[in-house]
Amino acid sequence: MRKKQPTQADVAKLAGVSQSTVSIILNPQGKDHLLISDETRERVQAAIQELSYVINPAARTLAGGQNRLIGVCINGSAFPLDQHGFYHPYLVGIEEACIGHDYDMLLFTRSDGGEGARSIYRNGLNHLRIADGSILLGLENKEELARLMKEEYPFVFIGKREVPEGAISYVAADYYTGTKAVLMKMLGMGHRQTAFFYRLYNDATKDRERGYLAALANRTDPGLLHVKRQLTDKEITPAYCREVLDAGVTAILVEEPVMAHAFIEAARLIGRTSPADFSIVALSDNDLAYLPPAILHELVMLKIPKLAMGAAAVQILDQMIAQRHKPQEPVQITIPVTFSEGSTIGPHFVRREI
Amino acid sequence: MRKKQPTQADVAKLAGVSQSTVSIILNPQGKDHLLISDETRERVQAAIQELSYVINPAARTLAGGQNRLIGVCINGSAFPLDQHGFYHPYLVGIEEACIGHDYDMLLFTRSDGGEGARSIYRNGLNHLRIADGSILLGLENKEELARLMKEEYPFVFIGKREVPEGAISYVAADYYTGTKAVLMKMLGMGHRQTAFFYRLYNDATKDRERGYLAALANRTDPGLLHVKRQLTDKEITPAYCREVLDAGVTAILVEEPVMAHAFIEAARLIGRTSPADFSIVALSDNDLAYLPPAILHELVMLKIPKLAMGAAAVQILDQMIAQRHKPQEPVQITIPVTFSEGSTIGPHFVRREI
DNA sequence: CTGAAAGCGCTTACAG
DNA sequence: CTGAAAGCGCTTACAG
Repeated sequence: MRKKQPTQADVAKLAGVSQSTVSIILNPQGKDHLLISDETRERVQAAIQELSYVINPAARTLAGGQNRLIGVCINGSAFPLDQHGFYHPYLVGIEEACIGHDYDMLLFTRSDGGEGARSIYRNGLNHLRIADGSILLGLENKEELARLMKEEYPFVFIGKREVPEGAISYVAADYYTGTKAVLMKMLGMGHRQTAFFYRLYNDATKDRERGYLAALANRTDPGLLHVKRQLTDKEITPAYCREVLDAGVTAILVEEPVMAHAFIEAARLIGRTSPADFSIVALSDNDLAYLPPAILHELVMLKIPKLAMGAAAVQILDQMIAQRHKPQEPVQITIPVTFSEGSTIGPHFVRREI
Repeated sequence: MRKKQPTQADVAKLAGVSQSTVSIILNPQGKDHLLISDETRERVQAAIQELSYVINPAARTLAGGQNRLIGVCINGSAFPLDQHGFYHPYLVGIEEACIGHDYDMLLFTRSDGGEGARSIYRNGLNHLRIADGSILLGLENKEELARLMKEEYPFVFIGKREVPEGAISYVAADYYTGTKAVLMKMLGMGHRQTAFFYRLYNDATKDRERGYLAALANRTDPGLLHVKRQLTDKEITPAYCREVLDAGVTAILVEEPVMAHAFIEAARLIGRTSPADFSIVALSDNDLAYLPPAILHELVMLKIPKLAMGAAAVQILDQMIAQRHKPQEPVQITIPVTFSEGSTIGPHFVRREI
């Protein structure tokens, strides 16, 4: 049987003061704190020592209204067995920022509906509310997001998400500027025929596509060719590769490093290499664990600032929580991206037909 | 303006019942639960949906209920940057078991006192109590453990911990049996002169040492030599290696794989190899990321069942939480270990002096 | 400077 | 079957 813990009332009795005096002494930020005499303070501290009193966090939370809990809802496992967690870098940033802002981190494992796919409204019940605010990673269910929004629960999405019902707060990587910049650079190197291959057409793809198109917008050269299409990994065959290259494409942008890897391998089989025959760049740095080290060093990749994104999400949430009694506008942040050094991009020299 | 969160009172009003009826419905384990009519239950559930009500964990805790929250307090980062987290495999097991037992997982990031070292009683406040029970990993501060114990807060330590104040619940790897078994095997292979090198003398070392001594206990052969000492990584030099081997030691047990690696390297420099000249085994599989792949495959290592240990901790805690109103005995579990296949152990043939 | 009191949102006897 | 009420241990106006 668990004994009852000493309470502020016990401390107060021992020190010969009222319970509220104990509370005031224990909350130095309160405005009454300065008014307590040193002599009283010492008597109370002594009583606290004497009883080894510790404050009851649940009671404090209940009386004060906050949990100092930030929820994290991932569409998958936070601790995957293979350690190459897609979400890991975000979580690193989140954990660090939680420490910095004095929050505990609540992983919503209960929202697991099996197969690792997670849902906010399991049992039709938003139990995110247990946390003062939550960070959402990779949830695809836009209906749930819309519903969360309507409930005015403070949450921040990591990655861009647009729902028809209105603006939600998010922290995204600036794929638009990144993609535009790298393509501009390639155009500046003499490339004229370009291709953009994506895997799934999602909100991030949309931004990359906008960047891609923006870089091309001012080009009026005749004879330009711009391929843009969805491509599954299996479709990246030597034959398709030959088709693309023979059509004259020399600058290739793919969304994922593994796509770039597949492309480079396929090209090698038909005797084409990068950057001699074509330049290629990956517009993310996901799933690097699946690439051979050689490719890892060669490939030019867009580096997603995952740590910074995680940390920014906590910061935004912290502000939302602090101002939770005032009207709130959604906060949407895009963080600049950089590119890794690599050798898969080079100048294009027009071959002269003889 | 964010609205106040809906409470049971709001739900009750909407459903036209009393607040306590809502509470009873929300706590199916209570004895009154069966007495509520289906019709009432449905009306209340509908109201809950309608308002997106979710229970306030602080209030529930304060009033004596449960949160379905399992706390995890690690002495370090749960999401370290390099992804080779020492704690990662435990966390995998904990997360899985939390899903299985329907708990959310609360990472106590607030207990970080800087430098990643974490403390339960930061500000003299045990805020673990917001969780129904907690799992502790790697905390070295035995005073804090003793204090936690006195408070009768349900917690389980991962790894063996003994404090003078009494028994605490833990889940440990069975180093004793593992060490004893592997040494028995080596003795069976003809080894007579053995050495046991450890790094820090902690509770796990103590168990390994007991296993080591137990295996030797029945040996009465004359001329036995048993070295046992603490060894820092830097002390593992070719010179020391020569000293040990020339003294006649042929069976070496080291606590950490990196120690084994250092030993093998040092031995190679003086022309001795394993298993021809000596047999060596590591009594853990920690920090494998720092070993070259070749060693990884050769070295015989004790495999710590980290996933199983994490999962077992959750299970124990779940039972402690369920029985929290009854007197509790500490639960101490040791989980059997296995050894990896490897080639660093072999038979010893006595060399005949000519 | 200090205390009495309301209230945070629940659970759980207790009474009907 | 359901409700009124006490109480969990705090914080925070409010009153002296």
